[in-house]
Amino acid sequence: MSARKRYWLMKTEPDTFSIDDLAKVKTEPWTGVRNYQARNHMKEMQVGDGVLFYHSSCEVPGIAGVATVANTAYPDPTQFDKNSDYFDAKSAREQPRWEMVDVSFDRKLKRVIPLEEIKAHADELGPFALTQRGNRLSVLPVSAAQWKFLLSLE
DNA sequence: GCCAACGTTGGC
DNA sequence: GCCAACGTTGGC
Repeated sequence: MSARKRYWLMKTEPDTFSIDDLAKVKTEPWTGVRNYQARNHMKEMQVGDGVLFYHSSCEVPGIAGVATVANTAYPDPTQFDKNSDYFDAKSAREQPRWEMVDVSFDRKLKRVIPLEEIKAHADELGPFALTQRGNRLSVLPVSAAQWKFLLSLE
């Protein structure tokens, strides 16, 4: 018995890694998350979970595509790599601090669903981590109803 | 580039 | 354990 499919939203800066990049590489290890809450969400992920691929810090921030969780969480190798920007001297190999999943390309949306538009539907969406005041989480949960509604905006 | 929000660090 | 200082995120 597998757990019921769940849904998530993952942020990325398109200048660094966009939905088009994911389409090219097909599957990408989601390295570099250094926030405990975001990490905890990744540890909860199951293979096949749905991911809204969100572009942040760009001209039109918003949902740009759909992806799928490709495997359960495993230690992020960049935390042990001294040459990596994500190196964490305080993380021990015997007890890695940071974990991550791989994310597989599903599809690019016909248009980006802008954050501005998402905010305008606050009533339909209900409580949503993406639009909560001051939110900066890069990996956050989405309910089945929110998933369905957001994709209906496409 | 600005700045609000928020997480982390480190002195005490 | 408190909290000021600092760094980062991310919209605008």
